[in-house]
Amino acid sequence: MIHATNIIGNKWAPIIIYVLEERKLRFGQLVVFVEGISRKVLTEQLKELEQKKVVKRESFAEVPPRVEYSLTEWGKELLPILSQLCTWGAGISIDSDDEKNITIQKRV
Amino acid sequence: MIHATNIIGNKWAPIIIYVLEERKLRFGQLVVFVEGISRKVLTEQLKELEQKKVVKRESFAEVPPRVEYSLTEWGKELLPILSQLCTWGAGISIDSDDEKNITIQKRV
DNA sequence: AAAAATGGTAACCTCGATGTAACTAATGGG
DNA sequence: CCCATTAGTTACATCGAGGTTACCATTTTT
Repeated sequence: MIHATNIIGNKWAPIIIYVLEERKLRFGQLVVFVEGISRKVLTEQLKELEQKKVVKRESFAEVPPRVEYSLTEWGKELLPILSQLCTWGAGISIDSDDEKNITIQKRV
Repeated sequence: MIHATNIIGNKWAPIIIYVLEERKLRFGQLVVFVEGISRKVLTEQLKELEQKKVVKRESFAEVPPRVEYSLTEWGKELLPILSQLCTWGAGISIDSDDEKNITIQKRV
C-alpha cells in the first residue's frame, strides 16, 4: 500500500492517469485537459510517473517538437481501481444515528 | 475522484484505515499500530476521518479516559479498494522494451 | 525583424502537512 | 505528596509539494 499511495497519493497523479485513459496526449494537450496544473508541475509529475513505469513517453525529433504521453499496461490496470475509488468517494454518507459520534457516560 | 483522493490522499489515512479494519482500537493502540505517527498527527487525522464519516469515535467518560475508534460502514467499503491498490502497487513492472522510453528520430 | 508554436528548465516563493517537546486534567496507588 | 496512566493540546520548527515568472532552442510564418 505504501508503494501504491506513493504513486497516486499526490494532488495531480490520479487526474493525469484518468485523463490519459486509453489515448496518447501531447504535453500541451495535457496542460489543457488537466485543468489548473502548471507546466512545471506537469513536467515533474510526468517524469515521476514515467520513472515509475505508469506512463510511457515518446519523443519525436521534429520542429516544433512533439512528445506523446500514454499509460503503460500496468498504468491502465489502475483505471478500474480509480473508477471504484471515484464511485466510493461520491457515495453519500448516511446520517443515521449509529454513524454519528456517540458519547457513552459511564461512571466507575 | 477529487473527493476520494482528498480523503485517502495523505500520508497516514490509508494506513489508519487499513489498521482499523474490522476492529475497534483505542488511541494508544493506534499510536503503536500505526508505526511512526506522532500523537498530534494521529489526533488530527482521526478528527478529519471522523468528520468525513469514515471513522467512528466512541468516548467513555472514565478515568483514565477511554476512546475507541472504528470504521463506519462507509469506511469499511474502502477496504477492498485499498486491498486492490495494494496488490497493484506490489505488481512488478515488466522491463519489456515496449514499456521503456522510445525516442523516434524523424527528420522533416 | 519579430512573433508564434512546442516542450521544456531555473530561480524563487508560499503554504500546508508533518514533527518535537512540553504541558494539561482527572484520579488511583505507594 | 508525587508518580503513573490516558487522551489529548499548545507552541513552536521543518520540510517538501506545488505555484509563479521568466527564460531557452528551433524553425516557420508574417
